[in-house]
Amino acid sequence: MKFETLTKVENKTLQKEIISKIRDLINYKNLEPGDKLPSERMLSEKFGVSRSNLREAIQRLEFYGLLKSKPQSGTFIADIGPVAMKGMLNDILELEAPDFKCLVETRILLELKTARLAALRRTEEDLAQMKNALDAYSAKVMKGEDAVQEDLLFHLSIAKAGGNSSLHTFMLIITPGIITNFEKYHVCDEDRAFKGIQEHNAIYEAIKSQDPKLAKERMKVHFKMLYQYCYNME
Amino acid sequence: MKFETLTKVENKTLQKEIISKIRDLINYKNLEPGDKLPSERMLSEKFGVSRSNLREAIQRLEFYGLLKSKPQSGTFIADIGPVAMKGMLNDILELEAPDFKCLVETRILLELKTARLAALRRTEEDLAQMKNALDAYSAKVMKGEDAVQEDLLFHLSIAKAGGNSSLHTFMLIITPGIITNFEKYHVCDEDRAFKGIQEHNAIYEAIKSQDPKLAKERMKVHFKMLYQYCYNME
DNA sequence: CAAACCAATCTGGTTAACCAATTTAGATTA
DNA sequence: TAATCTAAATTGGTTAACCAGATTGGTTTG
Repeated sequence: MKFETLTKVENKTLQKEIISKIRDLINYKNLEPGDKLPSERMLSEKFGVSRSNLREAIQRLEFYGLLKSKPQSGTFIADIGPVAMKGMLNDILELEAPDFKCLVETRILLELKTARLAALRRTEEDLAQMKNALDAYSAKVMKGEDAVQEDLLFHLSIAKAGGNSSLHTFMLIITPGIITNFEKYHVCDEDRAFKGIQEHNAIYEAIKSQDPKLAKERMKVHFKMLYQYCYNME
Repeated sequence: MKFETLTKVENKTLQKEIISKIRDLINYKNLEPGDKLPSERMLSEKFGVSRSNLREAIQRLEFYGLLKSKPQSGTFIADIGPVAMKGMLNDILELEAPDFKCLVETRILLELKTARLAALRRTEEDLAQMKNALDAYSAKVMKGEDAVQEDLLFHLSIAKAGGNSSLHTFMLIITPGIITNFEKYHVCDEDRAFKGIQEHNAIYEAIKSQDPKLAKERMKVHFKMLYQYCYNME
């Protein structure tokens, strides 16, 4: 067999092709929840790809909850019906990488919610962690240094305090993209950072005093400039 | 070396241990953005784990945007600073699997937003896909059959029409969990399904006529029962 | 002295052989 | 005939050897 090292994008393309073939197989064979997929060896040969590439594709579909591998047994169709399976596979294949505007839009949505939830559910330990992040941010800004990381860590501590692991996970997923784009586009100047201290404090106090409406409102204020920035980019 | 086959949970635990050791390494060596991690071979030996397990852990951290592998070159620290790196690694290690309540809470948040965005951004093609999903749902309900899958596919088509790939991705991630729990707890009875047809139609019409406020409002009405169900579970 | 070159080395990715738990099918037995 | 047992085949997971591109450090060359 011809040997070829794949670049990252080529690998991603290959993975999509494999997923597409798995979709076709599921449709053609009318596989239903609980049914077993052919073995990895068989599929890799049938698709003309390496077994490791096939395994990566399967792991991706496992991440999306569509397949379930059991050691020494097989890979099985998840407990969602064929209709949902087909629809989700199509969607996954068409997904494209999020741009900065998407990320900011998503971030604002998530954070208005997590601020509210944090006010409702925060424990004393959550408060302590938020306070730590808050102080680290203040100290960095006071020294006149860039504090994008500390900024985001404070927001992550709020997401954690919200007590919803899905929302927390989603915040984690978008955070690196937010940080790099912030630094790239210099979204936060020094004035903005100083104002940020007060705004962060205000949010913290609202969450501490368990006032969900106020927490959300203050988060909205905090995002006012970012909001406009985001919606004026296009 | 002793050979051992790991169960799924053991494997997950092992992966967390590896990630934890990578975190310690990054902290101890004060690795900064752009720095190169030791090679996979070296790390796997140092940590006392197999190279494939180590690779899986690295891939996980790549998914969260913390590392970046380059073929024939090395694995590099992403362009977020050491502070954010440390904070995010700690968060990732503490993440727990979402329960049904989390999923529903997250779903409602995402869908109120995507309904609004879909009204603003939907293309004609989006509309056609939504209409297809809508008809498939109606037909299934009319036949008196369970239509949870078709229900969720309609909602996914709205998420897609929202034009925000992050939100679309997040909807895809939570959908399987929603479907299986719906079927498990029988959230949708027949009456509810019939009402669902009208509500889906109402949402579709609002999006078609590009009325974001109305779309969101009708989505909220659609979720009214689910909302209560979710908040009365505890 | 600096720039260009080249070979030895190191890298993530790939492959194929291997492992043991699981499944399965046929033989055996009650 | 049906239940039970056993051995062979099948499975996802693991390992180690291998691949070719990238890196590096020393040498040569202008």
